[in-house]
Amino acid sequence: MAAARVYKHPETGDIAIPRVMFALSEPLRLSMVQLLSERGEVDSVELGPDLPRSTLTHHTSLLRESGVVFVRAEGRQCMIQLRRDDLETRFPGLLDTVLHGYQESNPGMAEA
Amino acid sequence: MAAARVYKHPETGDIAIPRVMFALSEPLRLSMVQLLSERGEVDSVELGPDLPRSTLTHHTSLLRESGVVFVRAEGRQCMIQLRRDDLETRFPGLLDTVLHGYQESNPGMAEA
DNA sequence: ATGCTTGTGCGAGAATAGTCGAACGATATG
DNA sequence: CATATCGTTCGACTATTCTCGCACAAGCAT
Repeated sequence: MAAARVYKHPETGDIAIPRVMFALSEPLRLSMVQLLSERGEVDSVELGPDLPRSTLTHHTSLLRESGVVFVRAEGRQCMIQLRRDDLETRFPGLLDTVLHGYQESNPGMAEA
Repeated sequence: MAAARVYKHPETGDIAIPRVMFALSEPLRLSMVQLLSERGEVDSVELGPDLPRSTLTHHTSLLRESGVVFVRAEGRQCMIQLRRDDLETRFPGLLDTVLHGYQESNPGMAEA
């Protein structure tokens, strides 16, 4: 058995504001986060069905390295989820405020 | 009387999350905002006494254009203040959360 | 094992952002 | 008016980020 894909994540205490802010400063990533917030854990592809895979990996990696999302391998796909609790612990209210504020200007963006 | 320097600011309703997030993703600008939060209105130079003026203008302009600060000419200097109320109206709690979270990792940074 | 699918790493190119010196316009002071 | 001081603009350079094609490795099915 070979070691499956393993992803490095920052410790909760190491999640830094500037990194998080930067991660959430891109509309594309912001949309991803918003979708994650609505759906819970999703297949990475759902975050950008039309994007080239290498571009998708780029953004999911950035979100992961900044501490915003948790990534795990599931077979050959990878599943992504928000680190809600960790973010809430570290920066209470931040995520909700940002998502609420963004949603306001992007109504009806990721509807089921 | 020539028209004094006039600065363009986005309307409160036009302040957008991605821009704000980006503005606050730079440690330097974050520090400026933190200092503004403590001091109220300050001379622009106080935001970066050691920086080249053109660099200072660059960052204050970015903060202004993103809707984070309000700038007004005062003689030949310029005075900067946080758009606290506007930001609170638009994204309630955001500023406090961010500053609190940043302060935590940068204790004792702009002490009087 | 062969073939298919999926994510990742690498590299190149384009776009964006940061830094800073120099020249300029505007304002205050002598 | 002459001069000094301030902020702005411009241009150049560097650094970072974004995008994406391509090759590769890992997982699943036949």
